[in-house]
Amino acid sequence: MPKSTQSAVTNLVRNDPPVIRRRGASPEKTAMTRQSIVDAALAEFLEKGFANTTIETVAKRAGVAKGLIYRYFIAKEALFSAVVQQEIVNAHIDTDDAKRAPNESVEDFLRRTLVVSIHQIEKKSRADIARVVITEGARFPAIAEIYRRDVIEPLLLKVKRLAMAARKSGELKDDRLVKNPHLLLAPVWAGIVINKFLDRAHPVNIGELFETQLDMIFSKVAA
Amino acid sequence: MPKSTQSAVTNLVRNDPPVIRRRGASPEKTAMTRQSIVDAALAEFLEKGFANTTIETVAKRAGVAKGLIYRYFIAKEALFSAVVQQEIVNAHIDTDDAKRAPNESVEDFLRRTLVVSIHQIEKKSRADIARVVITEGARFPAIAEIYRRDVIEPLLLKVKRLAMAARKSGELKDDRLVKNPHLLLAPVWAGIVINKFLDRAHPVNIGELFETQLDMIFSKVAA
DNA sequence: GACAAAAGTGACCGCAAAGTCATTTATACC
DNA sequence: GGTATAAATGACTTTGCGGTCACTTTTGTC
Repeated sequence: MPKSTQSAVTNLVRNDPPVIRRRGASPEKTAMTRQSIVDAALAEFLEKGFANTTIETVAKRAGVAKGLIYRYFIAKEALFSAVVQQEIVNAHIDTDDAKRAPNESVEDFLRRTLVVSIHQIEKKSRADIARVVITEGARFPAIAEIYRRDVIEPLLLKVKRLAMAARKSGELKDDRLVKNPHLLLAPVWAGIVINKFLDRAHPVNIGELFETQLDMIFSKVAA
Repeated sequence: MPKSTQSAVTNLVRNDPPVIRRRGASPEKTAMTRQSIVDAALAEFLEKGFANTTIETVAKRAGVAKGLIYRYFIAKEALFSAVVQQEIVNAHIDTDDAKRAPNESVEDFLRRTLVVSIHQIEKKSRADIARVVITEGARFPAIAEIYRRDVIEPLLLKVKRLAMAARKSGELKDDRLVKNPHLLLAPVWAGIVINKFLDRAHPVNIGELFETQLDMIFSKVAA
């Protein structure tokens, strides 16, 4: 009997299906298993950080055996990497790339888009991902780099462009934000640090902080 | 021969020195050894974080044997705790508690004191201590708590008081800073996050960021 | 039902590092 | 110099966990 995988001479005439026959597997189920591992790992990493998460626990949580995880990820680090990347991509998807309306001021545009998404930062574990990246970033420069490239850099660019537009139109009266686009986001980072690391018992309202910063930058007189 | 430690009957007449006699030890040298262990541990923890630092390496760096460390600290965590506490106390010592001169404006006072010390934040490894507290804070709530109590809380209180004074004197025209004293420090936390975790290749100038924030808060018109 | 191939299992291995302890060395007092 | 006590040592024990692998189960095809 010929081995079926290699086209044997006797079989040459028959039209072998061009697709590779797969036995003992269905791509959908494989994908689901993989996903359940990633989900379990995400939860564990969020709870305990990289060093304190064990593969065994992840496996238990995902309802699979330890060994299986190594069929999907060559090492613990690869699993971590996959988890973080997925979350960054997820965060990316729902980032507004709304366009500014023809007559809309930069300030109004920011209030309509950024303010809204920053008010939601603490739901959807967006802040928690930032927390993990911060916590493990020193140990995994590659992950910090991905985060920087896919989250921070685009945000900064957006802010800078808007700042320049506002400067040109006279909406902003100085170059502060153009020079230091970080200034707008500063309350967000500060809020994450305070709420996630330093003072969980007395969380600050990141959205409110951010709005106040916006007021100041656009020289709004406060109530 | 009576045991010298317990007062034996035969010795009752002799004036036993009231101080406990210590043999084979000099308190000074013991203190020095302890300090050299803490110093070595500080360096190691700063370089590699808690999980990646080994007691053996600390011992080598301190020039002592591994076992000795356990005579001074019951466990690795105790050592870590001691290190961080010492540094927080050190940071505390050189925190200016300068008084505001009779006719000095709040803004001038802040520029004379806080701005100066924040410009120095990256020297003297002040930012690195913050980094370690942030990195390990999730795993060691006690340390985050100490940091909060001894560093953040006093700073916030100072800012709040000054904001209220400035509000009263008319130097500030709104309650923003009184309500959100975090706003003043936000660029500092943001700067630490950016420089130490997320974008080491493109560090922001924390001092400059902070000064710009001060300008905005006091409604300075920029150059 | 027979088969092949992939999915899935969990006992096991190896190693690194925390923590121990019997022993040796240093020091202060007589 | 003798001795009691504390400091210091480092070989050893213990432990936890990442990673492996020989084996079993499931699944799709003929």
